[in-house]
Amino acid sequence: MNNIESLSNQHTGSARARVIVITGPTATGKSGAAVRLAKEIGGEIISADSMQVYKGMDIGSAKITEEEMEGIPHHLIDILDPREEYSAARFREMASEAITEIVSRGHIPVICGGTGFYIQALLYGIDFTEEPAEETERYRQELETLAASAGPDGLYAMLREADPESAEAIDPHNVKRVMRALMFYRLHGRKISEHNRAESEKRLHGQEHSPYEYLFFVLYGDREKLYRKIDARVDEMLSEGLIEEARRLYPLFFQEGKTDSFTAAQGIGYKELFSWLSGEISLEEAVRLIKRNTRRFAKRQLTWFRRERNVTWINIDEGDPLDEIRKHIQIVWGG
RNA sequence: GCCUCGGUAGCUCAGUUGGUAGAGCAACGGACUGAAAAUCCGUGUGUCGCCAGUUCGAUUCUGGCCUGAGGCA
Repeated sequence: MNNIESLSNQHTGSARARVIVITGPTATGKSGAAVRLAKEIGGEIISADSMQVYKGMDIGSAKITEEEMEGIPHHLIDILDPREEYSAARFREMASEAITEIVSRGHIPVICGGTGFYIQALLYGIDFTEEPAEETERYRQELETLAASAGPDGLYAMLREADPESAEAIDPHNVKRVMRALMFYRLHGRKISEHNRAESEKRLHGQEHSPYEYLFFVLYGDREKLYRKIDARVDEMLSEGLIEEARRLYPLFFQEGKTDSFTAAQGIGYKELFSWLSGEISLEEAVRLIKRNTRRFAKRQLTWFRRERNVTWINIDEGDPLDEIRKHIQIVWGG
């Protein structure tokens, strides 16, 4: 396994880069496993995480520390101002650039993080045709004022008019989806239902239509144990200064009255403390909600990964996950 | 030892003048394709403490037992 040259296929003439994905619900030890693996195989880590990209959101996002990185380069961590936008499209763009660079160094990209949508966007090469920033923003504001005046029902009625097929697929209460469908129709002159059908096809084809040759690992463990770990970790975050961190971030998001329109302001551990800081709930309630929301998040992550094909599930309760990962790499890629 | 009140979902409890049960919280399942740690949809998951009696039928009535809290001695 220490024969790095044999793992990286840059000299074999294969068109596709080899990447390793390590994911799983929160608190399963992804980061640590990824670092150890990277050390063994000459890897560099790309974070697939919608919150850890943001600067100043360290404790609450469970960001890996400099020390824990053990000298392994980490990409897409700690690079954005919390008021900046991040999205699956942006992740895909930046991550594929990083992959190219890493491969050119003869290293192996290890994608590690819990944002399933991002991983899918990258692995299956989901189409994100460019959307002009100003126009997008203008239309979004238009829709937001419309939503405020006509209400969610009004928006939904608009969608039914413009794109009945998408309307059929989206629940009327799901305002975000309804808005996105309307935006898509306006910006691309195409129905989002068609787009979605085409893109989800790609996932079903898995490996064969991917821009990458990938190995996909999902870490999981006993649910109750995981929940206990989550509770303990939240307490730990609090004692490490999560409250101070939230206090520092609070004015950044709320000063201009823009409230929670920032992606970063919706992070678990932060949004609940913001409610406390604005006097809506007690600190005790905020902590309770952080724990509950993290548990629910972990559950949703599992739902997301369950539908993936060609993934290797690794039970973290049955020993060192790295053993399994190593074995698998050996079998599939040789070495 | 005696008296009183209680034992129903994971938790806190409601309820059934006898026809096998709900509410909040928690939990579970799913969707997702440019906000995804977001957003949305769906689901009661139960020997009604145990044993026996009465009854066509008991979680509900009766008796005994177990158990928790309080009170009296």
